[in-house]
Amino acid sequence: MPELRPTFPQGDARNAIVEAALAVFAAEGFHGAGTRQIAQAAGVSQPLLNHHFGGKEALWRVVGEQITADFMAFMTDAVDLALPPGDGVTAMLRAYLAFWKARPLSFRFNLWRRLDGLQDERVSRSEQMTRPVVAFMQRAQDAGFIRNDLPPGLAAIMGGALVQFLLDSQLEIRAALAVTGDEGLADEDAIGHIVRLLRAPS
Amino acid sequence: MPELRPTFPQGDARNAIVEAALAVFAAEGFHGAGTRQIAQAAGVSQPLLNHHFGGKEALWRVVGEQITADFMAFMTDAVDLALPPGDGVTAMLRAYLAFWKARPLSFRFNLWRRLDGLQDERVSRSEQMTRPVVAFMQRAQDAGFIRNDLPPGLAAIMGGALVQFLLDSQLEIRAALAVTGDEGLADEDAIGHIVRLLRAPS
DNA sequence: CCTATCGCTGATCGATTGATCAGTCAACGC
DNA sequence: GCGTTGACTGATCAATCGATCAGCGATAGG
Repeated sequence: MPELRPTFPQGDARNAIVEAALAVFAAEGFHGAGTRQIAQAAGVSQPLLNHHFGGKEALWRVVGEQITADFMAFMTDAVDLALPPGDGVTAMLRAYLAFWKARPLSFRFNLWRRLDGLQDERVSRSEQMTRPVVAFMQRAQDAGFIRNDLPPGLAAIMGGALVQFLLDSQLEIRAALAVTGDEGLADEDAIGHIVRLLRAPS
Repeated sequence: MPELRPTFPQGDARNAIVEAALAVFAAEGFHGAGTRQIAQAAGVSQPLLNHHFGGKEALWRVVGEQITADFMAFMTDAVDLALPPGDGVTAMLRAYLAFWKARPLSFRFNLWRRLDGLQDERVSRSEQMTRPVVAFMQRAQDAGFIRNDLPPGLAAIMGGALVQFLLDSQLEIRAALAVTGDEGLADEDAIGHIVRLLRAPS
């Protein structure tokens, strides 16, 4: 009877390592982060990483999978398919924005994963994260909520692009495109404008 | 009389190194790329990198500065301030898209630079690259070309975001958001839709 | 023909990497 | 009390990193 995880002692050191690994990986990327650095941030010794996770690669994978799982659970709860298309899109975009704004480290880790990720996960994981947004926009367009002078799929991409860009400008690099003014745009306002732009004329 | 560059022999080996460095850096990032790997790709020995550029960091900087210079020159030529705002925005977005589509390695290197770049260039360089687009959109909005129900600056961000996302989906990760169909959207069509979306009602 | 110069390379440096090993210590069953 | 188990650490491993050094070979000036 094979057991997927070796022993899993349920110690809090494990969680501390994952937490520290998220912080260091988010700041430095996979190749830039060192196992000693992660261990120090977690307050443990370096061999403990290998003892619990089996290696640096495996630790990276655990961090990434936890982010993916959290995101999927959050979006599943937030998305209400019973809402009318208009409110549904707005709620979904809001949830997407709120999730990542509350987890800047996870957001940056995900940016790394698009470039620096291990070979076999570069596409699948990153793709999986944005797919709910795009799929939901697609659904709204199919329901006739999106203006009909846009080719199928473009509105979905636009919605994802705009929200993603809001995140980029607010989380990743401070003032990367600080042309919107000093304090930037409130999320609610920005999402409202995005939805109105893509909405079919009433 | 100080000379900025040590000797600068104007050999073609130098260009070969820069070219190989762009390819390897684009694929692996700064920390992921090795000087021996770059040297092998350029067909030279590894100490030659240090001889010509003084180190890995300096080589990274040279590659980045060349991309920035090429981009600035290209956009300066492509942007015609005499055009009416509508044609001007379209032409500018087209030029931006064409530049990066013709240089996928430079595009990916620039993605790296946002995360993996050396500390002092992380903001400035990346900011410098998108600023022309945003600034030009801003100008078009000031001229009354952009619909007036958008807060100042948001249209500029939207234009930049949408074009950037077109690039992402086409260059960086194949089929990252392949929801637009099999062959994707033609650039001219996509840009036309974006401009029409943001344009003031006639 | 000699030599100084310059582009360039093989060999090697110390430092740091991720991973491993032997061994300590506390907790627990008997 | 005793032995076993397992989380955990200091010390150390081979491998690789970027950088350096001495020297090769071709070329140009005298």
